[in-house]
Amino acid sequence: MPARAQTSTAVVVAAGRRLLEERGTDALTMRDVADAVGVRTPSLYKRVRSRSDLLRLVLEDVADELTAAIDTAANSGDPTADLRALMAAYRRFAHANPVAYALMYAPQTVSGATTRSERSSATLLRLVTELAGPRHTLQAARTIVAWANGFIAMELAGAFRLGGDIDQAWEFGLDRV
Amino acid sequence: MPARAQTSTAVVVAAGRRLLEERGTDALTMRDVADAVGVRTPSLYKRVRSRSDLLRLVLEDVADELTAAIDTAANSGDPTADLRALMAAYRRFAHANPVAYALMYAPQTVSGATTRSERSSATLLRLVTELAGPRHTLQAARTIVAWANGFIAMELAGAFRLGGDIDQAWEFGLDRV
DNA sequence: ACCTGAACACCGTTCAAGT
DNA sequence: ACCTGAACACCGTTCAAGT
Repeated sequence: MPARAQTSTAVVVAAGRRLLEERGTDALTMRDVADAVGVRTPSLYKRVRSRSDLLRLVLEDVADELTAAIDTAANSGDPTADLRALMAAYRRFAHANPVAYALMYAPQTVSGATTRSERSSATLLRLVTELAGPRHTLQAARTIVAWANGFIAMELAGAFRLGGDIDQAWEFGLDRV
Repeated sequence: MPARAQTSTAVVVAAGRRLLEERGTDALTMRDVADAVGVRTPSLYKRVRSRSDLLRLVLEDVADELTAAIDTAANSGDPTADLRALMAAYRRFAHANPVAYALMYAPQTVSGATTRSERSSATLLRLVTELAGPRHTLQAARTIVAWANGFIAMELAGAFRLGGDIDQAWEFGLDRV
């Protein structure tokens, strides 16, 4: 007689994502996730292979949402305006999901999660091709992404405490790049 | 009768740093550090307050070394050449200490470690002032540092697997910024 | 003053036993 | 087919007892 399922992978991942963002990576324990979905710890292993597997699934979920947010933001048809809108959406998303963002773009994190996050760069590559020409597409895109990631990472880490207007610095960099 | 000290804070930090770089953050256990310095685990707490305190001390050690490497590299007198040399030294250091670098510039890491790492930006600020003028110093410096950090972080994370010459992309970005 | 064994609370994970 | 209590190995940390 099969026992009825009390939860699902989607629910487990959602709970994991919420806990991750609320309390940080280290505080994301299997016990807390189990409590959140109303099940005992061992049952989680019917849904995910391990804690790091859960973390991977959470980051994939975040990456999918980021891709959607980016594609929605950049659809006016004007490459310049779209690029600015894309960058703004990107930064906004990182601010709304700081912990997950940090995990996604930090070296030495969960392996395998990079695959899906690459999909979110498709729109960016298209826009940059239109602006910089096909010859420098890859290098220009890398420059922009590197700058944006670095800026947001520093911003989230609170590395900008020499004062000054941070929004203004963002615009300054965006113009130059 | 006082028992002779079998180790010192400096030795503990050095062992912690080596293990961190060799095996990653998670694998840095108090037991392994204790084994490395030839002492039992509880004795470590005579040298450091906690594991996260040890991590903080390790990162401060790394930050000091980075500052020294930067200042040594940028001393030709020519601001443009010095800036390039500084960036190169910075990237080289990150490549030589990837785990520690990632930890230093990742959001939500060890609190308190940022203080010393700010010192390493003094030279950069001076060079940028000479090049960009005092009006835009802070914003220009932020743009450069953000780009460099972002580039190196993505490089270390292996995010550049669409191919292409990475050194060339570095030069491209450096020129533009 | 420092070192140590023993103990504690907590964690991820496994597994046999239940339904 | 999924759920669970019990158990295991491991971790950071504390502390009383040694020298």
